Amino acid sequence: AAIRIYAFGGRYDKTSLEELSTALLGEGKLTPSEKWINEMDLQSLVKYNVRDSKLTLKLTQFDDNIVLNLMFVLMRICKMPLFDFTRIAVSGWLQMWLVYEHRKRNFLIPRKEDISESKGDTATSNAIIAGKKYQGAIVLDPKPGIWWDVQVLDFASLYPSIIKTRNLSYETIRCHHVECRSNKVPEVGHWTCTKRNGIFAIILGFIRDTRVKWFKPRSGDPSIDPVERRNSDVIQSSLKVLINAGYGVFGSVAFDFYCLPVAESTTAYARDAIKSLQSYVEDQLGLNVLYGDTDSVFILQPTPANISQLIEWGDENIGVELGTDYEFRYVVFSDRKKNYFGITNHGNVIVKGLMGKKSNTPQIIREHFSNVLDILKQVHKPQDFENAKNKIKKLLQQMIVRLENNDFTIEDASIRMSLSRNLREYGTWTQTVQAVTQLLESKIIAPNSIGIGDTVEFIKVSSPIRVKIPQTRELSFPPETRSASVIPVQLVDSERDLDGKPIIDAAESTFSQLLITLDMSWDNIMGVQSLDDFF
DNA sequence: CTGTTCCTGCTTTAT
DNA sequence: GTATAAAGCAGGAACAGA
Repeated sequence: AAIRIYAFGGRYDKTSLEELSTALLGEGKLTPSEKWINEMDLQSLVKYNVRDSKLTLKLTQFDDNIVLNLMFVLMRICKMPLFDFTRIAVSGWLQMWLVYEHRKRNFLIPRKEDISESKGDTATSNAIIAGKKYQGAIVLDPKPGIWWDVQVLDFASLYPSIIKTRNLSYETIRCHHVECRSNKVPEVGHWTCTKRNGIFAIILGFIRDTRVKWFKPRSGDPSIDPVERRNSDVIQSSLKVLINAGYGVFGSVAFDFYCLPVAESTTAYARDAIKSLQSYVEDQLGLNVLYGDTDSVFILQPTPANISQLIEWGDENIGVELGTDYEFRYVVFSDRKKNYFGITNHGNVIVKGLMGKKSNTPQIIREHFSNVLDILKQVHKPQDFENAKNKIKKLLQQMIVRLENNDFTIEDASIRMSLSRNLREYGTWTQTVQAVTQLLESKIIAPNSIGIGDTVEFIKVSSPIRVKIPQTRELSFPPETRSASVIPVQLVDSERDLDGKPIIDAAESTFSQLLITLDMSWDNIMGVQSLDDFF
């Protein structure tokens, strides 16, 4: 996943060979025959496999061998052979690297239980949500409304910076020196060593500084040879993978240096940082903080002088670099956290968290959602909203007419959802399970061919259909008949099954989120008059 | 037995 | 098998009224 995101820029959220090669190379696998792999004759099987191998090779060669180059850089940093690298996950890469750094310094490498016994493995903070091991980040309450001229300031790589500057590592947290006990971490009751540098703080800090001060500038410097520039870019992306995973691994039991106090202290320092930042902006500069999440604050109409003052303050008081992120022409909040949209001064649309963006929203809604945003992009001053609202109203009314007249395709209506666990572990009759069950029953997919991480695509129907659960050990449900609210796309008969009603319902909740912030209502668009219209 | 309310499991996103 | 915070839908249990 890390390779996919950094090599392909997160442009593709598909993972299968078929989808990836079609998207990137423009050629797919051989069309699967009627038969399963184990029923194919030898010749077809060979052809099928050769094609797969060629596609895989071409993918590694894509964009001037970027995938292979990325892998080689990470192998060299983490001191791993290619074979190990491709078979273990990020926590394994970091583990390899840490082990090497211990040996280089002639340090003893602790066993997992050595760390948990001496540092404790329970979180100290209260108010923990069930299922989580420790407290995480702060999200500030958004102030609902449309706000003009808003700037976002955020701490640059906050968590890694904290690990470096606060000297966080499994051996420096809760160290044995009595004198260090006063060097307290906020809120959580831990302390950090003042006498020795933590090994993780050193190497994460080294990687961070090398990336920021050397490879990052070189990757965008036009005076440097293009090949060299390209290599710098690959290296700086690789380093980013490691830096970003650096905090999370301490909270993962799969990591051999697992140490909850380290993870917990990182987030505690971060909470302290964003709270101080907010109060400095509000109390010292007298500006309005509209929202913030983890490492950022959205400030209403700051002056350039305010910004430079803030950057200086962050450097002196938190020890972490503050930078300007988005500069919004206007930004719109509801009362929901992690939910907003805005237009930047460059005219880019930024949407976060809104349903219209989520992959489990039907295509046709997502398309209209993006058209609505294009209309909002044309708004340059408050008076422009009038015109934009009329356009939005017309656009949505056209969509509703299409849905009511069943004038749409399976692709327009389908939803793609992934399985978060193996089939057997599902206790509830969820829509994903309903769809998979139908695929198994109709033998469209082979038994044991689908599991964790795989996706199914289906449409919703408003009148439930009957499904016979096949007798298979793959499912935890008894072989009986159950009703389902979805049909997998492979089994949809467009004449019979396409149904506009569930989509109109989904459209209502998707667009209401947006319309309310613009002082419009879904009912009004649907032609229902509200009491307000009479006054 | 039927309709409503509330709780929780599941999925996806933001950072 | 990096982490937590948060939104929202849908299933299903609990409850209310017939």
